[in-house]
Amino acid sequence: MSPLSSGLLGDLDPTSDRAVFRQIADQLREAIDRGRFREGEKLPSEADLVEHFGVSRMTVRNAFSILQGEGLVHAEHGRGVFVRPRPPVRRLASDRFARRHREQGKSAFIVEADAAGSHPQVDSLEVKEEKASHDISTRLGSVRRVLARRRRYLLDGKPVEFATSYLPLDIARGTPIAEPNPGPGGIYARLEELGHHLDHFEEEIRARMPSPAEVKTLRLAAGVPVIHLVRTAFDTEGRAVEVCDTVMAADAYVLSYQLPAT
Amino acid sequence: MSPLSSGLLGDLDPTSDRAVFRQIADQLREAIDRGRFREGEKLPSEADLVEHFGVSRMTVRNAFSILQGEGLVHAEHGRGVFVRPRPPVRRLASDRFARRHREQGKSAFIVEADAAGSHPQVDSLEVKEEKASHDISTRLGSVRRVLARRRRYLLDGKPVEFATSYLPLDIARGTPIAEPNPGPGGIYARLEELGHHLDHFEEEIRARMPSPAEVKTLRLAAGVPVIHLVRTAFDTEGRAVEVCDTVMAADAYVLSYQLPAT
DNA sequence: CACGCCAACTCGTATAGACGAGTGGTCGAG
DNA sequence: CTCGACCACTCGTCTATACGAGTTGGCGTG
Repeated sequence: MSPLSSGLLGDLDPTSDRAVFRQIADQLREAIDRGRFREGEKLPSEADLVEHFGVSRMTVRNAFSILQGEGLVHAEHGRGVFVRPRPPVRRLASDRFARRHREQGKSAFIVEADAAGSHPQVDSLEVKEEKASHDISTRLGSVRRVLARRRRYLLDGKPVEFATSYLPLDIARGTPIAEPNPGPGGIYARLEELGHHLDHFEEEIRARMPSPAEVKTLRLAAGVPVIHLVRTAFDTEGRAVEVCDTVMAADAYVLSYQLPAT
Repeated sequence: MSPLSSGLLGDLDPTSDRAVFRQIADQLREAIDRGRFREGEKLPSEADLVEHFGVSRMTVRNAFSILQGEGLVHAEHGRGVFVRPRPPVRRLASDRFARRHREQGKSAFIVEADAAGSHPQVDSLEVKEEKASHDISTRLGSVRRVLARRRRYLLDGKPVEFATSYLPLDIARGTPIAEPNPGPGGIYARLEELGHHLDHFEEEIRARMPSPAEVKTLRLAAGVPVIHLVRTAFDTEGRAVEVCDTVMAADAYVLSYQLPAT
């Protein structure tokens, strides 16, 4: 019924070396970039494009699958293909673990999200002792077993981050850190109370495509990478007292670091 | 000719809700994860899998396209589909701009790569004056025109990073900074000589899928995201004196930051 | 008016076939 | 032995068709 008003999209170049489905993807991409289709707006249906370009449906679908892989569009079964809206991003500043942010009763995530006017949630909380993976064991200095604290963070119902903290048992066992709710200021406040004065953190950042499990827990759209952040906390004696492994939906975050020019 | 030795892959579950091409992708993914196919090793050909599973070729190709999107495999025309080898990663430490690393004659990238035993290259060097984009102008404090220094970095022939430095004209024009080779210690050393003593840097990190142009310049495989890093350098008077916009192949980098626990 | 059903439209999955093009090995001519 | 032609195998592109399943809106019935 929507015969695809001419003008929005051009014609194919039969003399071009470029594959037809790539040419179609190029045209759609350009139209999106130029704002001819706005965020959240519905693109022409597969049938429309089949008719407009005079190609078979698989060719159109190939074009769409390119754009999906680029994270530009997403398809909804029974509804159409839409320009993917960019979710509001959460900025993580490098001073987010400064002591002055640790004085309040609520967790940093909740406080910060409330301030930004979003509705924060934390779920899949799980606290248990388990065998340390090789990587975690290495980072914590050859411990065999660890306390693992897992949780998922959501903003306005959308999962944005899944994190696991690992702590050596000799530090965490029998302390509030092993409780589901470790109390005001979080586990870093508890660590300091227990005499492990924090000296510095080390963060390692990678980006990659998500595993199927990560797609599921973070409800990721096609074409959205994850940021994998591994933070190690060191006390004043140089001992690694915690490793926090975080997987974030890359479209929801900007990380920000302040570096001295020394 | 290679009838796909049984045992490597199982059968489909016709009763499952999961689409056939997803089941095939799942089996291949698991076989790769378990090390049944090693890095760089060739997977069964499309024809092999068509025969093994008794499905049509498009179904097999759909399965492969999932794995490509995950960055697990890559196809080579005329050769086969291979498990994607993980390239050696370059670690970027947060002290990489410390003054003590600035004393040598060669650029930091070259020095560091040589030390790691790789063969570094820098190309597409371009230095010119241009109009500042809105974003760059904002970051540099409302300048209209800027000096832009573009270059691409390669390791062992593989492009890994594409970077552009932007500097206000009143700082850079007519100085060694506007020369293709700014001399020992790079532009940061020159800035300090010109009286702009560096105080700190601010880095913003995002991850996303690459644009087609980025795929081309970085020769990215399917399923490889980019890390987008924007660094702003501030002098001791609080003025932003440089913005460096960097796009990195995410499979080639680990960023590492050291944060004080303050 | 309210509700449910249905039809039309959407994307998802799968089949079967065709031709093109890049790669690598074999084999025969020189 | 060397080189080129050829062929088998590989993935790339494209067509045509079919049916399934989620969504939406309208229409008819109660």
